[in-house]
Amino acid sequence: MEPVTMLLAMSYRAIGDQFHDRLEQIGLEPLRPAHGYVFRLLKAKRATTVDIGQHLGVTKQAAAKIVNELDEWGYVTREPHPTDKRAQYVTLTGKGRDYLRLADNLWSDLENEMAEAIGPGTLDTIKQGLTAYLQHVHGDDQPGLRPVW
Amino acid sequence: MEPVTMLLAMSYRAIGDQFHDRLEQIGLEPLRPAHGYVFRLLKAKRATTVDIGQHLGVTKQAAAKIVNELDEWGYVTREPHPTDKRAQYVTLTGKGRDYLRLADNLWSDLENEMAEAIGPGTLDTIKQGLTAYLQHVHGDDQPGLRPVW
DNA sequence: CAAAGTAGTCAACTAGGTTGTCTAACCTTA
DNA sequence: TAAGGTTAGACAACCTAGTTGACTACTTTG
Repeated sequence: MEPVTMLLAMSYRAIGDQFHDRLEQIGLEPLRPAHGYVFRLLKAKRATTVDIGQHLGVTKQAAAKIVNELDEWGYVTREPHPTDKRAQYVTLTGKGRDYLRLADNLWSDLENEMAEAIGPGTLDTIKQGLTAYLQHVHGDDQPGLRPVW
Repeated sequence: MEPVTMLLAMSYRAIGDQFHDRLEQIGLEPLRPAHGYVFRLLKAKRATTVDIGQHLGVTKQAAAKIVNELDEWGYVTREPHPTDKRAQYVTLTGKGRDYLRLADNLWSDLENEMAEAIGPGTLDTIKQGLTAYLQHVHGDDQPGLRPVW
């Protein structure tokens, strides 16, 4: 049996590849994973560019490039931070929210198919197990999302 | 609960970060993940540069660069292919096998710690579940190992 | 209120891939 | 057995997505 690390890498790749293929099929602009993960963060909480970099696991400069792209393409805008004049909140536009909704549907389709393929109970155990592992390793300040290759 | 994709990405990163840290602690040259994954492949079977590229999920040119590095650093050598004069088998040197042995120990330490943290049964379910999922998605020709970011 | 720290921007650079092209060898198949 | 298509590997040019470092404006802390 493969070591768990390999299985994690291959599974992440496998599900990501499917996501990417289906995005193309339905004719949606194929943003990169990082872009989508930014959307998910912005849906969950208000965040600045620095916050985004931390969440992704890249430098703030790299995060700034991503945010610039999303801004140019009309998915996000920047708003002044209410108390800190240096900072700006990055927020989703309508276009951004639309994209996120479609992408979320796609993710949940894929997750449902996974549940069907390996059994809902098994999927549940996987999710709970990995969640527990992350909690065990990093406590409450989680590592970046970006896989280090 | 986070979507399973996020959990896969974060878990892969978390375990990989730990591996990297410990490699440094014990003073081993911190090769990149790709290098280690090449070692593992070469241990399992004879492989050419093209095979390696396929296994990693990168082009043969990218694989050739990695093999060149490993060769310069003394971890692998090339041997003529017995029947195909174009091709060369890439094989581990003693130094390569030594490195692999240490790295494998480290991986199994980490996997044991994971088992301890979340329970051996849970880990087992995770591994079997992911294996089944990969089989379901890709059948016998597995996707590349490299996470697409 | 001075010193240290932080958000964001700009610029230069690098790592690690990509595509495209070529040669020599291999594999049909007619 | 010769012809046409395919494949392994090498070389080169290029590109993408990150990095480090430096700087300004603002904020927090002792």
